[in-house]
Amino acid sequence: MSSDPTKLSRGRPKTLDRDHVLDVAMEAYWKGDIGSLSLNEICRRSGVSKPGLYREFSNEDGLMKAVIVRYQEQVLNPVQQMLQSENSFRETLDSLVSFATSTGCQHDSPMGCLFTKMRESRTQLGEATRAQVYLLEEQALAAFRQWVERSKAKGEFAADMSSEFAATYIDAQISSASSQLARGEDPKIVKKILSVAFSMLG
Amino acid sequence: MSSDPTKLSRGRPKTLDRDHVLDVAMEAYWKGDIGSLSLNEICRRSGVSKPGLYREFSNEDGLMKAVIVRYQEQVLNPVQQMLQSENSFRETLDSLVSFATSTGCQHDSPMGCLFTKMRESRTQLGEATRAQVYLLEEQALAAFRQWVERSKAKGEFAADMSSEFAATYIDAQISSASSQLARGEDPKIVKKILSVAFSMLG
DNA sequence: AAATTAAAATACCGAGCGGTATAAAAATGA
DNA sequence: TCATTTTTATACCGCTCGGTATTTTAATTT
Repeated sequence: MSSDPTKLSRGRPKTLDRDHVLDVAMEAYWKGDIGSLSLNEICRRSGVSKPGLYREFSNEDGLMKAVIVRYQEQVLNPVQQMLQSENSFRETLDSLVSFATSTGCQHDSPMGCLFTKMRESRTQLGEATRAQVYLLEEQALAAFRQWVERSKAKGEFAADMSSEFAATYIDAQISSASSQLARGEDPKIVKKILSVAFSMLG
Repeated sequence: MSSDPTKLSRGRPKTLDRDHVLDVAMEAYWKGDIGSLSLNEICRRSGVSKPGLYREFSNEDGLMKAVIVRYQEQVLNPVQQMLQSENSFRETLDSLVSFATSTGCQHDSPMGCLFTKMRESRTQLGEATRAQVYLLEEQALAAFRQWVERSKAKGEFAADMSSEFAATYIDAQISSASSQLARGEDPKIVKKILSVAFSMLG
C-alpha cells in the first residue's frame, strides 16, 4: 500500500525473510503440537530474533493467523477449485479422497491437514487465528454443500439426505481421516475407511 | 498389599482424599485442554497441596495414568460388557451409538470421551499414561473385532470386509463422533453421522 | 512423657514462557 | 559530516510451570 517493494526505504534495510519465517512456522505447527510450540522455538528454528518476529507479526496470534492464511492459499484453495470442476461426483470424490490421504500438496509436507489440526486445538488459539479457522470452516462446508447440490442436479448423488447434512458428513469424514494420518496411521487403511464411509453417497 | 485399610498406621493420619482428587482431575482433563491443564490448577481445584499430590501420585504422569485407569473402570468397561451381550448386531450397534453420542455414563459428565481425548493428545502425555492409552486402544480394537466375528457367525454382519478392518472402521467412527461432541457439535447431528457411517454394516 | 513415624503446608528452585525496553548498526537525506 | 530513520540483537520483565527441601503437626509406640 504505502511501501514500494523496490527501494525507497530510509532506515536500515530489513534482512528478515517473512516467507522463510512463515515456511518454518507452518511446518512446525503442522508437524508438532500447536499448543506446545513456543514462539521462542519458532525464533530458534527460523534464525530470527524475537523482537524481529514481533515487529513482523505483532504477536503469536498474528503469526498463527498468517500461517493459516498461507496454508489456505497454498493447500486449501486448490482443493476448493477441485470441488468446482466439471468432473463427475465419483471422479471428484476420488480426487478428494486421494488428496486427503496423501501428503498435503508439496514435496515433504507432513501427514494430515494443518487446518484440521487447528480446528481440533481451537481452544489453544488466539482470537484472530480462531476467527480465521472458523471462517475456513464455513467456506469448506459451503463448498461441500454446493458440490453436492450440483451433483444432485446431475443425478450423480444417490444418497437420500439434505445437501446440508451431506456436507457435514463429508467434512466429518475428511477431518477424521486427516486426524488419523496426523496420528501416524497407515494411509492405505485411512483411505479404505474413507472409501467405505463414502460408499453410499453416489 | 502391605497396609491394612483399617488402622495400624503410625504417623499423622492422612486427610488426602484420593478419590476426590481423581474425581476433580478426571473432570478437569475431560472438560479442558489436557496439555494446558497444570498440576497447580488441579491442586487449586481439589484443595490439595502440591507435595500431597506428589506423595499420592508420584508426578503428573502418575496422576494422569490413575485418571485414565479410573475412566476405564467407570466408563469403558461397561461398554466392553455391552459388546459381549447376546443381543443382535443391530441392537448392540444402536446401544453403542447411543452411548457414544450421549454423556459418558454419569450424571454431569462432559461431552465426548476422555479416552479419545487422550488418544488425540498422545504426544503431550507422560510415558505411563501413554502406555495405558495404547493398552486401551488394543483392548478396544480387540473387543470390536470379536464382536464383529460373533456377529458374522450369527449372519448378522452384512458388509464384505475383514473383522480386523471392520473393527478399525468402527473405532474410527466412534472416535470421530466423540471428537465432534467434545468440540461442541450438536449430538443429534453427530448421531446421524454415525448412523449413516454404520448403515452398510448389517 | 519421650521418641518415633508419617503426613501436612509453606516456601522455594531452575527453566521456559509471551512480550518488551534499550541501544547498537546500517542505511538515507541534508 | 552529521542528524534522522528504521531494523537489528541483547538482555531483561513478570509469570507459571513441574518438582522439591524444609519444617511443623498429629498420630502411635515405648
